[in-house]
Amino acid sequence: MTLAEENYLKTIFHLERKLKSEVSTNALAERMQTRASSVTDMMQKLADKKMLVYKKYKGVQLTEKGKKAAAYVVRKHRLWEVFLVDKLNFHWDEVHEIAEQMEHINSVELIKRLDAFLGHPDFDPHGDPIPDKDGNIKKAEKRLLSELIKNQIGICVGVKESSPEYLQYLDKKKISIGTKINVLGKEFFDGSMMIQAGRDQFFVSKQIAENLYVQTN
Amino acid sequence: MTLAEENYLKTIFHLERKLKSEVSTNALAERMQTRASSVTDMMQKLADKKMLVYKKYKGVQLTEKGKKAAAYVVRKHRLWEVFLVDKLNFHWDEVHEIAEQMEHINSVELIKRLDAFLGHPDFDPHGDPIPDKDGNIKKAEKRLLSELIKNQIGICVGVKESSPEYLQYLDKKKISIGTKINVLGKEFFDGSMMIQAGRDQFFVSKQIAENLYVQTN
DNA sequence: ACTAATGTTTAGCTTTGCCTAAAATTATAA
DNA sequence: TTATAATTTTAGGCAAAGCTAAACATTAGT
Repeated sequence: MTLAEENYLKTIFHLERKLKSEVSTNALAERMQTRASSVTDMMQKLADKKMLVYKKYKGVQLTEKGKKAAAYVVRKHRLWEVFLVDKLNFHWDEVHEIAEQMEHINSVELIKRLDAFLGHPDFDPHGDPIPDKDGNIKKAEKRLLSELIKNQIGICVGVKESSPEYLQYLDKKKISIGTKINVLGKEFFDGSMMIQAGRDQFFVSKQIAENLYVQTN
Repeated sequence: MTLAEENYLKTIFHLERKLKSEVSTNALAERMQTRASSVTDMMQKLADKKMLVYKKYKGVQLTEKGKKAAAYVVRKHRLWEVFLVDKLNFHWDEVHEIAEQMEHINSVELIKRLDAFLGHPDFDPHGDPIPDKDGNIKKAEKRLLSELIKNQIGICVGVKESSPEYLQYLDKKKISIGTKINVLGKEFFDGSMMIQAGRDQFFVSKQIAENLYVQTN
């Protein structure tokens, strides 16, 4: 498995879950910042390797083999993210690019030990689930703050969109990964909420609430 | 800097220190498990990038720029080895291949934090010095094998007395300049040691150990 | 249903890093 | 010193993974 192949598989894996259908050439090209023709080339190659089913003009679908390979790349990526945040004290929004490189390191024993070293985590610092060695994914328990109802409690596990402005806002309100958020009240007509975040109580607009992932339980 | 370029620089760096002269095309080809013609190609490319000075038929020599780049790759390699042994409990002879991959991960901040996480180590698990961020390497001092304690590692750099019998003994045990020696155990009352020299493990008397210089660190 | 717009594939080219075979240079040895 | 051996370079190719331009399929609009 080359680096490029791993990246394609990973991206198809993500797109399949998002779109819940075959993945089109253009969708892939956009996500991978490449051209449709390059995608076609790679699809043919991955189809030859039985990683996916490719039908001309009809998009692709991962086989079991492909799914497993892709999930393993995702597993490695997310474990490294946990390492970077928990052990090297990176902030959770700085780790993606580095993990993007580390996910391609090839050693089963390394990942086994890393997993143990980190205490067999189930979720990465963004709240996304870490697939197990066999590619099974625990159902994500994260949802948007805006989905919560009065008196529900969530723990902040990530953001949906991370503009500097938004992150700065969260910073000012002292909301970060792990912050407990309690929904004190909710306005139906505009979706705004009164919340308690840590020690402080304040209002957040729908827009704010729609971009914050929390883990309920 | 591509992966291949980094590997060439690193290898030239090591060979320059070993041979104390320019590095020949064939020497490089052998070390890199490739063909002389491939080496020539890459030498021309690295010369264009001012990483080394290349004169046809005369071998190559790293420039300051090339030396610095190479030392940084070595730094990363050795820091990861420390990580693998100290944190993930790998044995020191299992880590090379993995570190060979990890050394190419590209993030200054990552290495800064890794270094701190490991307690700013000066030497890797094999006893080799870790270059600092500017490419400087701590000079290692030689001492007698008999001065080492359990689990210390030394590289054979010479003998104190060189009787034919002694040299023959070393020869039989396949100990020569550059042989890595790991002290597995030491008897207090007679100063004898159980050592690993290269692949073999055996006992050496105090007398033997008192006549062999090793470089620790 | 047919044409236009959109999406996808094919053909052919580029770069990187490797290869083999042949030519050129340097080293060695009689 | 000169021939032979060894080393190094050059020339010409190959596979991976990308690209552009052109051809081909599908979808959508009227």
